[in-house]
Amino acid sequence: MAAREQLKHAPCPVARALDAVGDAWSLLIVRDAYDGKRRFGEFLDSLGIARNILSGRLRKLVEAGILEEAAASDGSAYGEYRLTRKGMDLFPVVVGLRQWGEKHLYGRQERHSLLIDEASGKPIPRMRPAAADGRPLTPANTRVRKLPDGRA
Amino acid sequence: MAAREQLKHAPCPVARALDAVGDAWSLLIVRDAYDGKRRFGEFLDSLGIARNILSGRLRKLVEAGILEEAAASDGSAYGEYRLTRKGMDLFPVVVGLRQWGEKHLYGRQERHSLLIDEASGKPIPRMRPAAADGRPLTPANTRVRKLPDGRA
DNA sequence: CAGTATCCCTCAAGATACTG
DNA sequence: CAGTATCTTGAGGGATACTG
Repeated sequence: MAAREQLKHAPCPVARALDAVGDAWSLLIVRDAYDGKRRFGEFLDSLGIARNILSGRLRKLVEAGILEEAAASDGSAYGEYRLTRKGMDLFPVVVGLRQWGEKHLYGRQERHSLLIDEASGKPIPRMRPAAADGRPLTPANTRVRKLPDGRA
Repeated sequence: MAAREQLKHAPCPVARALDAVGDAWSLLIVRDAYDGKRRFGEFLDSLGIARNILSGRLRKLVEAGILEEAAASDGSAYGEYRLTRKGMDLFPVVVGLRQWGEKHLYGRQERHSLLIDEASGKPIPRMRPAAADGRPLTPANTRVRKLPDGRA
């Protein structure tokens, strides 16, 4: 894990972010948390993940400050996992994945779940990087400015 | 890999997207491609990844339609890997990861690379999910509408 | 119900050597 | 230079049994 180990301290925020949440389960747990899920069993049922793996992922997400453990809101003897601000801030990433998936990963007559704006009841618009004046930003009109010393 | 295998056919686009690009290396390769890298050796040097792993990831990305192989633009005997439209469309995801990383993964005096709008020379604004009327959308005011038959 | 503890298997990952 | 081929290690992942 030589190369992967460097990610944690990379000068590129994309690399550091992927070190933290660059696996499928973590972001699916976060997705479920957006959907209101907070209990171990809820994640277990929803994801079909093995218990020990879920346990490890939850711990890792708590250590990363993406989830936090809190006393149960209902009468349960057990706690629950809640999103922190840091976890909430992953929302654009999950929305980006969702919209990319919607566009490219489904057949013509294949149905998929939809993210709905509760105020309007309608699917949310496509999210695109844009300049302050509204110009769409793409890989073609943007550029990574590297650090004085280092790499991308 | 029972659960992971279901992701490919999940009704949730987030799950399908993560099945395709839910690992660190794939998105880092895409990031490098945005940065203009196209050759095997360029990715190899940039990522510090093992050759066999890079080889496998490139093949997987080509099979997924995210990259495509093309004749070299310079005189090289070897081909190069270029982003497809589908690969370009991952830009919002990478930007989302970048901006989350910038905000949460660096210490106060720690420097990181920046994504610059070439037209203005300035860092690009934070990308946020928004309704058609501009209202910010968050997990709190959105909701996943499930399929008639199925799960989230 | 929410985990922990085991066992087992596969694949990711790295290192290195080799080939067109 | 761009891969392929091996080999080894370790982590990811699943199934199941167990415990407070």
